[in-house]
Amino acid sequence: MNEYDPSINDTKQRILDAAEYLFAQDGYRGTSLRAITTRAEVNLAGVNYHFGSKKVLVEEVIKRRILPLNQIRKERLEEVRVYALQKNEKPGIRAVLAAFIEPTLFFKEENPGAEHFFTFIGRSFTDPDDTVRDVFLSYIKPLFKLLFDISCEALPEYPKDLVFWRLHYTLGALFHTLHICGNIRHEFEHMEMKTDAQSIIDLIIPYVTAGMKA
Amino acid sequence: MNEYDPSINDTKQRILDAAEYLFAQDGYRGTSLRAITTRAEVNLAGVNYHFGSKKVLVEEVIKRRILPLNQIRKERLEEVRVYALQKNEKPGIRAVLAAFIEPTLFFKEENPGAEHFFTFIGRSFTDPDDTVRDVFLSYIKPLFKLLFDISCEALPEYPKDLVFWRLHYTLGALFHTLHICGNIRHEFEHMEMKTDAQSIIDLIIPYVTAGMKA
DNA sequence: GTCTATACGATGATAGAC
DNA sequence: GTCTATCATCGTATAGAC
Repeated sequence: MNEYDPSINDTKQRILDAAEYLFAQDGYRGTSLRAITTRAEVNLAGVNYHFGSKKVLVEEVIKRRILPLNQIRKERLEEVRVYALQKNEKPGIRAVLAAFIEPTLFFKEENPGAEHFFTFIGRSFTDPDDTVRDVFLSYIKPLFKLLFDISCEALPEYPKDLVFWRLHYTLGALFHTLHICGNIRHEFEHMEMKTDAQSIIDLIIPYVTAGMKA
Repeated sequence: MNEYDPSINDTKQRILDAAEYLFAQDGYRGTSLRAITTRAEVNLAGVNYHFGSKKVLVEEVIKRRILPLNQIRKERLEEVRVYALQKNEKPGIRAVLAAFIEPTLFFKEENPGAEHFFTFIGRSFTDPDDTVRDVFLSYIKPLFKLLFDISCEALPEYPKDLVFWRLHYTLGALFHTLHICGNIRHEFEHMEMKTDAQSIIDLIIPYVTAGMKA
């Protein structure tokens, strides 16, 4: 059940790619099935044939990226926990944050087309249509719960709701960064700045680590 | 030229209020002039008569909130700079950040209807239609430049592009917070958390201050 | 000056014939 | 699976009533 498997119907692939791009570009409501099928060069009815509805299509667009990404982040987070247990220490909050942030940024860099996906989920939080956010949240919630639990283990002396809020600030900083990197043209153009994954990681990790420990 | 002046045409006010609410609810593209005029209980042609076009309308919606808010933030930021000069010290980064963040959150709390405005501009960064973001950025850019300059004065030993990025993380955390406070239902419901301006200020200022100084 | 009723051309959704 | 006729709705424009 890997959507990247070439044995899978090529029409489905092309629809998924076109939908991901257009959802990122024009939003969920703003993207018509016409636009998707035109870009994918398939018939208008193809979406309904292969996916059943626009809603199922958007779920599949999200699933094929978020499932493998969440798997990596989950493994990295569990590793931090196990490693700390072995050394009989509590997890380091920097390592916890890195376990979440690094795979996210590398995933964007390594997977062709994934930048559209990140634009899309960045938009999902503010999308007028709840559909996208609800689907995305249903997949991100268990992982956020894990991140939250390990963060509390890393910072046992902090009240849990403080950790909760600070994790939200961290995610806010991360999402904002993921989004503006594609739109940096709107900022002060005279500043030259690297936008590769490693550079952003090196910049954001110290910031959010200090914030969490404040 | 104050849009709140009761002497100003009441129809314009009602259109602005309805537009602000609906733009926040359904986005720029997703809101038709018909929906606006219906909610405002004015004739469809009223928008074109009073504003000329949908684009001018959205500009006015943004201007009537952002101009007074920016004025307050500008004064607060200048105060920090003057106060530091008087004491022959550099500005404190915590005071700089507070000068930007506090008026923002209090503005939301004190002005009826402003919560819709914040939802709207929160959306503007990810809106598929560039119109809203371009208008908003044109008004926020000079203030961000001021915030950036004073932050550099507060942290003279840091490279400017580091300050630049960290300010973006800070704004990301702030915007994310401004937005999710209205949608907290989607989070872990068992956590009780205060969403009044002062509580959020007390939570976010230490986080972003530590991050900036990291 | 302000507001209303109505119309226009464009775009996109929908459903049924093929 | 494909094509097309039809219908709804959009932003905008205009003529005329108060």
